[in-house]
Amino acid sequence: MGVTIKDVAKAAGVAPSTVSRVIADHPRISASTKKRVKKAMKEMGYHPNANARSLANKSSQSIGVVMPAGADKALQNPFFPEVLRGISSIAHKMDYSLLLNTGESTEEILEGVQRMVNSNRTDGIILLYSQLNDPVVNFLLEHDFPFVVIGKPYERIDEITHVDNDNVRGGKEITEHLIKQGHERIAFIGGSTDLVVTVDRMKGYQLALEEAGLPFLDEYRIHEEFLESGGQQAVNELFALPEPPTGLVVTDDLMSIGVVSMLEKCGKLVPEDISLVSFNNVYLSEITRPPLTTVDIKIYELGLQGAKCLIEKVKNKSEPAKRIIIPYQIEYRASTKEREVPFYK
Amino acid sequence: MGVTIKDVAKAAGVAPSTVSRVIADHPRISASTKKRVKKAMKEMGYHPNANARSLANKSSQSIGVVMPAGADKALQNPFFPEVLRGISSIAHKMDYSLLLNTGESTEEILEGVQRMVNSNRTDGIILLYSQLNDPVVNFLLEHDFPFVVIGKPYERIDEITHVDNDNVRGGKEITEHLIKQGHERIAFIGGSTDLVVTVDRMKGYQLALEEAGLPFLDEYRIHEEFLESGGQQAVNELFALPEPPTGLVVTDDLMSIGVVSMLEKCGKLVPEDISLVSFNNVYLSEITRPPLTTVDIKIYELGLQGAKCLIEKVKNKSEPAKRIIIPYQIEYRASTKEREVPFYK
DNA sequence: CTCTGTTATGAAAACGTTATCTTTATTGTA
DNA sequence: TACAATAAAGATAACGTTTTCATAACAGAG
Repeated sequence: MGVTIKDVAKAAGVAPSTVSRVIADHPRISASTKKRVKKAMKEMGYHPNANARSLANKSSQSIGVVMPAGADKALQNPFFPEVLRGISSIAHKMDYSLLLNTGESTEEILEGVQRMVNSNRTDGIILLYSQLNDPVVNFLLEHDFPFVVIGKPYERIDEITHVDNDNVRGGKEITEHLIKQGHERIAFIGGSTDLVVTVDRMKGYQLALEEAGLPFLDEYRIHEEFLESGGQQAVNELFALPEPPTGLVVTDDLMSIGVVSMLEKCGKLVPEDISLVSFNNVYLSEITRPPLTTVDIKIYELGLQGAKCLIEKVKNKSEPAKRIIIPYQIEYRASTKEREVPFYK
Repeated sequence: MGVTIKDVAKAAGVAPSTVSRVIADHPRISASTKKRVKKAMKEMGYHPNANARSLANKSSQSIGVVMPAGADKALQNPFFPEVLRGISSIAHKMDYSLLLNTGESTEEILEGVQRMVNSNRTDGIILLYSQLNDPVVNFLLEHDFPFVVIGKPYERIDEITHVDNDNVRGGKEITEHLIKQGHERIAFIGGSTDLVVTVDRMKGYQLALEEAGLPFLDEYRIHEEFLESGGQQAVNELFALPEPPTGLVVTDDLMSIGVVSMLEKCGKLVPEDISLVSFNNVYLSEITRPPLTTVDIKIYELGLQGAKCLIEKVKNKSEPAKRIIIPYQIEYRASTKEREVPFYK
């Protein structure tokens, strides 16, 4: 079972090496034998064995994709399938396979990555997240293994090729949108502060507030894992404040949906009672009620460029570390509203 | 670069074959040499080369995961990351890698699968969808290649191992919930009828109607790809009917969110004006407004069992085709409401 | 003591490619 | 016409494992 290069060679009356050269489209092969060999390959239904190739080549033609550790709901974020689509588009074009790695814990993830790398199963790795003190990044750096991160690395940023948005500016701009609409008390609801993306978006939020001379209050910042059920309480607290916010910056569309629904439980409507802006522009944010004003970070493009950089890096190990910033684009939809200024003002 | 089995052998003063036996935990190896070899492996930082193993073994220890063709939004369904999680959990446990295949078109998918199979990159394949006349299924059957489908195969059902829910019964039961609440005009909104899952759920819907003596009307069935923007019009038409429905069965949570929001545009509130039930119980359906009454199909479990069956099949090629039905569980939430019977009745 | 049978190892042949040398034809040049 | 240069193809050695077959050591049986 399985026709090999030798079989083809015999059938075409040439040496295996010649067949190999035909496969590789080597220049010094006569048109006639090339044709003959190709014919034999087709007739016999020959397909090169990838493992043998990888062994001889020391290259697996596959790239490892690492998802963050998420024992639960966190991975249900449509962000992931969408980056995967972007990555896949390039991988397919360049004839690379995709090796997927997930895990329930950081240790599991690390272990998986180590296996991929040590066993020569993959030529390069693409990280779909970036967090504080990531052992995976350290491992890859130590081993001088080609990788790129989607997002901004936490440290050694100049040594790590990454594809990111300008989340600080995005955060600033989207907050400014709220400010322009007359909002003065704007709260921030974000994911874990271990995630670089959360920190960046919050920085932008802070910057906008400061420039506008608005207060940047601790009570206005919530870093719950909103995907967990604890969110309701946090929202309650926010509105128990003497001066509750009228605007909300939320770092993720999925999270926003949860927030909108919690707000409603508190009797607050978006955008009538409170305005909300968000990030990612996942398909969801368009069909939800209200459609969200959100920073479109071009997820597909992030994946695509990430894969592209990685493949470049794999092909040329001395390729210098790059940073690629994908321009975001704000989608203005219906989740914000001009603030009605109290008449006595 | 890279310490090989030979290096270890030399260091431990044994033959490569002995090292190999130690790795495989062969019984006929003395405790002393086993210890010695293991020590050498550890000291030298030895890791077996997966490609070489695969070549010698004729087994790649990896399974291919095939996502449906979706050029666009369709893949943003959180269903996918969640099945992946389930698959991954088992794969990890059994030391299998995951090879991911996506594509924009059916041809691209098929091509990818053929490459995986022909090149010996994968030991088995798991399909994350099931549709009418799938060339991928045909290819795999023809080549007698181990695979399982998540969902119900369109044909040759007894020859194909698959993991599914009883979608007919689920569809029936959830529709009955609506009926019990007094709804008599119930419409169905589903994805493509090329998808077996759509057809099954609709069958259940139909069954429930018939048993209750309610009409099963063509005008009450919409098979738009709701993920595309055309949905609004379909909903409009539904409510332009002389007798518009008061209940809605929608085949997917993501789609439901779109529907709820379209309904609102038509001035209809869920559940006040119209009740809606759905399928999947994706995390989203819990945090949306209103939280959806939905059939929890246990996505994680589907993936997990699928992977388990596949690995069994890979290990034992003569394993007979199985069908595994994962019990669903209806989550009663707030998207339906007792129908107020008009007083004259 | 020899002979047979285990038990623990080693030697060497796969596995299916690619890549490095050779070798053999085929030119072109003096 | 002879000789170097080039083009096309073959032989063969990697690549790093596993596995089959062979063998040495040693125990137990007669």
